[in-house]
Amino acid sequence: MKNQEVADLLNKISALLELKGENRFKVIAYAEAARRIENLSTPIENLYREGKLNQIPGVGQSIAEKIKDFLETGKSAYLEELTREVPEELIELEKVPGVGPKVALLLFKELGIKNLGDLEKALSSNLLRNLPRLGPKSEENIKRGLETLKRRSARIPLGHALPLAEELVQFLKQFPFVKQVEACGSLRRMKETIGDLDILVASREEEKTMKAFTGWPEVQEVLAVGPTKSSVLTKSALQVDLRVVRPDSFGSALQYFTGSQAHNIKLREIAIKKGLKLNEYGVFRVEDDKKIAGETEEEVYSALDLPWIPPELREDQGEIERAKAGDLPALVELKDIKGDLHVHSDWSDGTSTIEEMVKQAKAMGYEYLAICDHAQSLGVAGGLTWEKFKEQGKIIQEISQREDFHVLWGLEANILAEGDLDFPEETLKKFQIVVAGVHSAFRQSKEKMTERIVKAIQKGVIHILSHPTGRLIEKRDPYEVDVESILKAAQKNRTSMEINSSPERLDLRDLDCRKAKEEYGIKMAINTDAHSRENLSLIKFGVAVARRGWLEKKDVLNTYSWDDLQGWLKKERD
DNA sequence: GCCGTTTTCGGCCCGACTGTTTTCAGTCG
Repeated sequence: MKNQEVADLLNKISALLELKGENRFKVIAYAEAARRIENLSTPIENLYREGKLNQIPGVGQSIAEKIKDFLETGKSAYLEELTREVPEELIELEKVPGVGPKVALLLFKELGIKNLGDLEKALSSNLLRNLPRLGPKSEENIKRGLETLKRRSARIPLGHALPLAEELVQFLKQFPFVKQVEACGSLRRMKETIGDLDILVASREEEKTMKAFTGWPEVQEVLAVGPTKSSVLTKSALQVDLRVVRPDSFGSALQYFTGSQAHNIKLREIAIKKGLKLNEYGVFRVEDDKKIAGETEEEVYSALDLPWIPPELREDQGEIERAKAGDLPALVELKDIKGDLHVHSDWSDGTSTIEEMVKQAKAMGYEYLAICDHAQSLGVAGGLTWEKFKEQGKIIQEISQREDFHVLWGLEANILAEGDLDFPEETLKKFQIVVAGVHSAFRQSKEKMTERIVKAIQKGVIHILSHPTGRLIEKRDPYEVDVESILKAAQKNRTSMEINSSPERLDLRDLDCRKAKEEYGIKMAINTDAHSRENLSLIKFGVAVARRGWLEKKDVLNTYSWDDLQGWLKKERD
């Protein structure tokens, strides 16, 4: 998938144009095109081949030419032309908080600074304070920026950020002058990774709030404190920004602070067309500056003649247009989930017994649970032989009766290197549910990997393809695979795609979920792949992915009642 | 450079904060 490479190229061009001091709307145009391509679920090579590059919003004649050049030659003549004027390395300098395009260029021109190493040296000799429009304070600020950059963590998985955010929200709630608290930003939109935490507080006592915040025991360093916003670094090197507004602006501030930036820009453009102005304090009539909304988010959207839009959709991916048309999806909710169709037990590599898993599922209000332990070919995970599985099946039946709960006897088969499964089809058909996925030989070529998975699906015995792309967020890239071909095969064989809820996986990802639903009508199964009873609760992260993928209740297999589920499992088999 | 149920030309989100200024530019989100 070249999409990321093309997006990187356009972002680079945008940054270089900015350094050059080009028209800022041209700069924005390249960055916007990059964002659009990053969020594309179709490989850009396909669009190029079909002559459809211009159909990507934000891509016009000129940018299409640049993309073409890159796809055909593997490099970009335009980028090379730009780098003859401005060294590409300067983009790295802008990563330092406090250094933007103007300062980066100044540092280069005046002091020959091209990279972080050069900058560090210049800082230690106090060379920056004598530059035009800089002084000792700017120098100090950049020095601190460099330190922060070194220590600040990269984007972290949502699953790690969420507990920390909840802890901070609880901490702030204990203060009487704090009227409302909410975590915003990408966390509220439930993006798979989080860059920093954005916390919004409604209070009439800003100063006290700031003091309370910077006194949070997790704070390692205070980066900035102002009357309405401040930033700190936590002990885990995560940046947290706090914003305080008056209670009558809480809704508009919530809207503003949740983003995404692209979503906000679209809303503000709509406001302008209506003779209104939208900012974090409210919606105002331009003619007399009268505030017409701001206390709640619903009110803000309503002032723009829009229904409230769920945070998970706020990515400027068509949600505003659909909202305008009154056609937003009714997103699936946690309470719709009636069971988990892929969990392990201590029969293979899980740590809880079948009984413990079942009791936990019952406590969560589920109607059913599928025990899907590994099979023999996965030795490292204690995979079971057919004999063992038969034994397990009897026990599952017993527990099911004893607990008066629907426990499905299943397995997670391994899709072997050549596309075969652990057991012959006739054996697999004896299980009530067959989940299957790739667990080895990740480094095959894209063609081989695609062929392998398609072949497995075509056997017609797989109900659910587990963690379909094999990625581990921020750790292991998805294996090279043509998702379109897999979705096509899944559609034909009526195989469900898993949304694996483990915060490390979240696989299938949001964009592909939407594609699977809209272009192929495929049902998804939101599973935890839990290896312990505690991890059954991770289902909320899978639900978040489904919501970000625009899925409704009817699109999700495990929202089915027990009867409907049984029907589906049988039908898929026939 | 892109885009158009007001436009093929003239727009393109909005505000906080800081430092170096003599009224604002730069950075950030």
